[in-house]
Amino acid sequence: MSTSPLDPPSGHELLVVRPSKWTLVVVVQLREGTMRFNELRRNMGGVPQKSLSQTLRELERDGFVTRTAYATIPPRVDYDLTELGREVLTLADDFHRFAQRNREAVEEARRLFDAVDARPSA
Amino acid sequence: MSTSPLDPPSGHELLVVRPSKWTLVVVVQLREGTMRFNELRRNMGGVPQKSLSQTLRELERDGFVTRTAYATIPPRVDYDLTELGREVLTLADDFHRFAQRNREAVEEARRLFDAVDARPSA
DNA sequence: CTGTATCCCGAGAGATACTG
DNA sequence: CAGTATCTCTCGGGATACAG
Repeated sequence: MSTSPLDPPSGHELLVVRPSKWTLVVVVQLREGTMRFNELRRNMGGVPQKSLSQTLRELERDGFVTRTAYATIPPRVDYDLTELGREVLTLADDFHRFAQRNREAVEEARRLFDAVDARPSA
Repeated sequence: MSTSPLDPPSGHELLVVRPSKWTLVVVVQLREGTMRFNELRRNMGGVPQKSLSQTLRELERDGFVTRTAYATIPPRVDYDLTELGREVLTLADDFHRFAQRNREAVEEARRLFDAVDARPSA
């Protein structure tokens, strides 16, 4: 494997993991600090429980998020970003900012492209 | 829609588009400048033609890539990054660099997690 | 409250064959 | 060379039901 600076991103090693639909959303949600499961869930619109717990488990497994469970009744689990997770957050922020800045430009490009290209009927 | 700085990324507006498996790979490939279809294809390992042309079309549609076709025989099509595309490239680079820096840490975290968690048999 | 276990479904990936 | 057209198949998303 070459270690040159950013040469051939064969496959998806471009990112450490292939992020799921919700991965970055979770990371951004945890910006303000500790959050509980259902708290996250509420703040993320209609995330299915399954998707959220899968996402959280992956993030925990990869060392981006900590999970702290309290053996109380009812149970309580806190999620938080690790140092590494906060680095991901800054990257996500960059993407988010870029998206916000250029949303209109992209939509305009899309309209233009579609206008020229679209040929439903002959 | 709120326009506050990076608040609730409802859904996937976090990114402008949901990138396909190959989107960022193409962008990074075009770092050095103009490239032709099969040239891209060769440099990207085993990308199916379909996936590549789909990816390229989307990138073109969204204004990240220009497509220049020459009516020669045999045909020739050049792909290149737009200004916007080069911005995406810098973002992709950041991710890539991060991935390279922390690949080992993540793999280590994964091993640790799996060692503690994995319980195939009782 | 915080999950796991199922089931279903559509989207995307990939292989293959064919066309301008 | 540069694609399009099909087909298959897997994976992830989403809904629902159940458990600790």
